[in-house]
Amino acid sequence: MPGIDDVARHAGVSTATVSRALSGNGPVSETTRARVIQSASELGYVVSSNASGLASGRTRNIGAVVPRLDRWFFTSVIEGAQRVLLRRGYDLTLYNLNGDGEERRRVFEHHLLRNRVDAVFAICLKLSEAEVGSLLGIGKPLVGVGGPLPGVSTLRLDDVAVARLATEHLISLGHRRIAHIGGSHEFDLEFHIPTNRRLGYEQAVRDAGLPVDEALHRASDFTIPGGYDAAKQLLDAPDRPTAVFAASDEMAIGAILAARDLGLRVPEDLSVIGIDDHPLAEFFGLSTVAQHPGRQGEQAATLLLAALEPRRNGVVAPPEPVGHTARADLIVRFSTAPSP
Amino acid sequence: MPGIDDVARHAGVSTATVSRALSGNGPVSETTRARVIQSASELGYVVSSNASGLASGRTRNIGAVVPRLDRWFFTSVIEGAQRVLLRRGYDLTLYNLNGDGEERRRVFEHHLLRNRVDAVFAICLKLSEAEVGSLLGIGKPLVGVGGPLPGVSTLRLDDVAVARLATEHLISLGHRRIAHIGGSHEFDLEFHIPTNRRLGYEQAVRDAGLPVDEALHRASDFTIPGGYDAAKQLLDAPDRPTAVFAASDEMAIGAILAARDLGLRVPEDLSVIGIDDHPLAEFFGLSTVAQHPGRQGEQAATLLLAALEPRRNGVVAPPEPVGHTARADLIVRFSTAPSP
DNA sequence: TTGAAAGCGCTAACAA
DNA sequence: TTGTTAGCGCTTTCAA
Repeated sequence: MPGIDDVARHAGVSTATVSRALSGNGPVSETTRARVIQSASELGYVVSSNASGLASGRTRNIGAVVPRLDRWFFTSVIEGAQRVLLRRGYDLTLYNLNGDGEERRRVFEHHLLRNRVDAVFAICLKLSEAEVGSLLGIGKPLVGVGGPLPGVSTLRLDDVAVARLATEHLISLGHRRIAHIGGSHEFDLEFHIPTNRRLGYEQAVRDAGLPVDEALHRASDFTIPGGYDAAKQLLDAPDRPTAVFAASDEMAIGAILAARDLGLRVPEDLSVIGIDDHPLAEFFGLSTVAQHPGRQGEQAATLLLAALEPRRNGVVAPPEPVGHTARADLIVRFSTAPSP
Repeated sequence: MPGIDDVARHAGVSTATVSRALSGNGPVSETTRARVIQSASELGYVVSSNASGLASGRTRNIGAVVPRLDRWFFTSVIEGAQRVLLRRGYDLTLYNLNGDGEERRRVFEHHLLRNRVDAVFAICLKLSEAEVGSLLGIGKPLVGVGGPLPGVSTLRLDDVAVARLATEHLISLGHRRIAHIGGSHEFDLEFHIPTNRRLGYEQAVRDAGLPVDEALHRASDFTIPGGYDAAKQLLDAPDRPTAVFAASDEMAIGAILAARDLGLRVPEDLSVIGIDDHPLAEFFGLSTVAQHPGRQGEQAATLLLAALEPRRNGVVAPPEPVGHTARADLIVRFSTAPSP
């Protein structure tokens, strides 16, 4: 593998000039730059990220911390983030925290702090103050996606508003008995999402002058089977609801399948709405409030890069933590209709 | 951030001893090691991966190259691989190649070759000889998962055998008209999977003395909607099949949903079998041939580490490329029954 | 605009 | 078993 001095020799310049020409930092005449780039590509030179990182203190690598990888939302965020990172020449190193607490500690102490990454973004993860503090303490910008993170810039849905939006859509269609399939407490610990979505639902119901009926609520696990079971219970009752608002599209799809199995027609007998705009939503004709995780990932990456680049002008400007609200759009398909 | 010499001073030893004590390479007395570890943790010392990598030539980071991230199989493989890598102190850097060819070239030339990773595994990706060659050429071990890779150790399903297994299950239940929903040519380019699964299907059909009927084959895209459409066509025909073998569980689920919409009962009127053991398979009672992507990821990581570690004893032993066959198990649930 | 040279923080000979 | 020390391959002052 050719080194920087091979390129320097080949181009007839110093290694400093090669470094400047290739990194774009510092002044280089156009002709020299062209010659250097030519030499580099002829020799097949690629900088060593270790040497470069050691000398400069920047690694051009971003860490992504996720609770798990088998969920559409998380992977979509990562795909979006990687799209912009790759374009800017950054790598993305993945830390999947679905192991035990011991593993999680190891990831933080031995991996994230090992100087392998310039910055970190956490997806739907509630980091402890110590975890946040240690990252910020060594100057690693940190951004949270999909969940709250104290003292850190975040990008997230306004879950209360989104749930209101979905519920109000049902109310506007004349529904009076609207059930809610939310997330169980277990999910609340990390995400805080179930509580907020339930809150939004209850607000909308109350604002419409309707009673909040505990019997119309079921906690589930954000999966199709979970939504199916919850809906089965809800719809088997004598005084069954005419509409279901599920806190995720997958649970909503489960509800649609449950309705079918019970001989109910969607939307004639039962309206169903979810949140997400999951890839399967269209197939099932599901009305939903779309969030755009790919775009959220892009935004998170952009925030991180913005926090990283100012340094290059010596302006160490740790940006104030800002809570950005991700966009969400009501999409009406064929699973919601006027109350029978 | 404390450096290695802070630890050395604090523990009253040399930096070399700290390095040895912390990395486990080279002899250190037990008491010294304990003291060093104590000092390191007191000071909150973590090695700089850049400095360590630059000096040692190893980065303790593995690259994972995937065609996309929004598929259960790929993410499961990654989760499995990361499980073992993390345990061994390795990081995993992700390269999602779903961009254009230009981006792909950049990933190879500027990222994978940038010395950021010690080894690479490619999931369901057909790398060019140049791509394989350049990695191998700079001494990066390479392992392929889920697809063939010339000159490289791979871990993959025996797709022909798996498809035979599924088809033979249907034949053993007395089915004579068995349809196949496979993958379209587009998927064949990268995966080579559709062709082999179709081959296995046809072999099984022929071996049973049945005709291979072109009308009983549909090419689709491995998704639920795709399987649904294909099955609709297949089942709408006058002389409809009594069984469907889909090349993936998601397509099989689509077929089940199509059958329901056509008023056909599964399995009384139609048997359906897939391949994968997707998380949704159980919910739909789908019979399938399970592959275990998580385990495949673990195995791939283990292979890579095995290729990496010998060096530490100076024995540069690039292992012969070996084709490992991943395990697959027939799982009979409730979607397959004797032919009506 | 360019070059010389001093590190960046660690590892691994080599010597003791 | 431990310490000394020469790099690893770059970036970035500083001087020209």
